[in-house]
Amino acid sequence: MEDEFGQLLDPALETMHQRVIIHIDIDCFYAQVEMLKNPELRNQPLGIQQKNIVVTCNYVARQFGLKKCMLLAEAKELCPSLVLVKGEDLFDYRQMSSKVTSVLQKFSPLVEKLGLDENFIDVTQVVAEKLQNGFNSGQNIAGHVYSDVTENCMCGCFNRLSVGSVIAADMRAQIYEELGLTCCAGIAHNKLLAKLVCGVQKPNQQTTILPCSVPGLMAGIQNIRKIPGIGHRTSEILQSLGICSVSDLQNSSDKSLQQALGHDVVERLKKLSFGHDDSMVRPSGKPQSIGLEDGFRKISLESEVKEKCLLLLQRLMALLVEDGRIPGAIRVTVRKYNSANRQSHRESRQCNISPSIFRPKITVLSPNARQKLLMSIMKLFYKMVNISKPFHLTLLGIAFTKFQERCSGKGSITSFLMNDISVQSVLDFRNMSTSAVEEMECSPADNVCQDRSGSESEHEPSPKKTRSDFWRIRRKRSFTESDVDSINKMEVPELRLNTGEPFDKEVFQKLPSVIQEEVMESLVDLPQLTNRLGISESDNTSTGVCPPNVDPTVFRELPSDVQQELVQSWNSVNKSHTTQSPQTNSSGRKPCQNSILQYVSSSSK
DNA sequence: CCGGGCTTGT
DNA sequence: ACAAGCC
Repeated sequence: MEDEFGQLLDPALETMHQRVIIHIDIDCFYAQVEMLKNPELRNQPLGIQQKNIVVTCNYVARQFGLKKCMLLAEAKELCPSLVLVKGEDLFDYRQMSSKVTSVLQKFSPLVEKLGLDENFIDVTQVVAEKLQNGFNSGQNIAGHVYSDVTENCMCGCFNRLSVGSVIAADMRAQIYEELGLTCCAGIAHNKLLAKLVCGVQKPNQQTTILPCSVPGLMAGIQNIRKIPGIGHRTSEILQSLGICSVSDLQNSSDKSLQQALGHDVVERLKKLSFGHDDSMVRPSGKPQSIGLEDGFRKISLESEVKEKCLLLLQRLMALLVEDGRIPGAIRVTVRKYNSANRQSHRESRQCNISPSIFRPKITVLSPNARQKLLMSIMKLFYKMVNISKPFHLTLLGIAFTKFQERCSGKGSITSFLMNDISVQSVLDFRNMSTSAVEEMECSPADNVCQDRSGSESEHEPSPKKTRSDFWRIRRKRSFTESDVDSINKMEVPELRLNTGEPFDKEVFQKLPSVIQEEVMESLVDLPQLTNRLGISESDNTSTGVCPPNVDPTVFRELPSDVQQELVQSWNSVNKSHTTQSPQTNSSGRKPCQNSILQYVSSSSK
């Protein structure tokens, strides 16, 4: 509308309002969960406390003037009768949150979580179907309408949004009936507006905005910081450049702004300031990482660190088990005390871990496995904190990441092959020593590229001998130099690719005893697996597509996608072993998550 | 001790 | 790996 003709080319998304987006926000989520757990809290001013902060409170408490994220003392002063419930353990909230999401997913598969208490739902398709089936909202919008409807948009969005408002009302009713939670909803043609308008009428209500009211809504925003996407830092930068109001941002054409935030960011923010947002609702799925952290006054002893980590680890395992997936990496986060830089500056390090730690089942960690994880954790910790000098931490966190695609439960055969035990344990070994094996750490792409000219045999260590973690050599030196040297890289592929047995005995015996132990330990579940897979003597009767290392009978029973993956993983290994060109295998579809395949292919022949 | 998680972009 | 964003 306010766009010029020339800009109409710019995808008509914003002038056509084709989508219908609903934003659902549970009212004071933590407080509602606590009130469900203990109904006596309903009529009292309730605050949810995390450490020194009242992170949210019920509406009774809000009448005293309490706001979100108030300091404990401040809240107590406003409301001496405030009842406090600790909310540091998010378990119940997380659980309720996923119930909410489940309810919403019954309406549309396009549900995106934002934190624990908010969801975006793209109901465009649902609305279209309803309209096609002759559903008539009677032009009535359920709940509130933002401002006045001054004009009738030609694109038909009024109809769509009114149907959307009915769906939103239905969603809220179901959330209340099934879970006992009240919430707000915002209905609009994009995510930004849906979220902004959601909060217009506050508890337990919903609001729809029509395109004609958008300029009014945006102009009504006093603080630029209120626009989702403009956080603390960005608003500071904007303010320092004299951009304080929404209209300031709309009219900004500053060059210093571009250089401060980058061209793309500025363009995005400017569009936001007009209420334009073409970002999609991205179905959330499972989280990319699962972690826990704990803040405290002070930790300055190594033993305290270990203690804390073990506690975190134990709690984390419960979450991991619940999730069901197996992580491929672990990350440790610290916050060092810093009086000057009070802004929580965090530091983190991560490393890959052997999935075999979690075998045969991911249920409970064996004491041994726990020790191993703690070792990894501490190694990461030492990278950040030099414990030979005094230190002062105010936070410790542990998180698991890099989850395997298809794992545990059904069909982790591929992951078994990909993360072959013997190879994996060598990978672990690599982590504990600085030696020729270390360059496996560099990315597959690096390996391939650098090998391009050099060709065969000795895969040269990458020139960038990056962080020479000297502590790694000094500390935790469980292997001798000869141990390290005895692991000839050429033996690794042998170990893996010998199809007669899980691995070659002679090669195995040459390994350091520590490694042998680990391999043996990881083999606990191997008999079943080898039987099931029928990994046996060169059964090389090439039966169609079935890889020779897999029993054809078993193979045929597998889901086709698993079959495909097996073929691919076999091909990539086999090709690299028999032919040459490391290139070919890296170009294979499935990029191996494990750089070992790259390593194997580039170092062997 | 501005909480405790999580995601995304550089 | 980190900064910044979201709740």
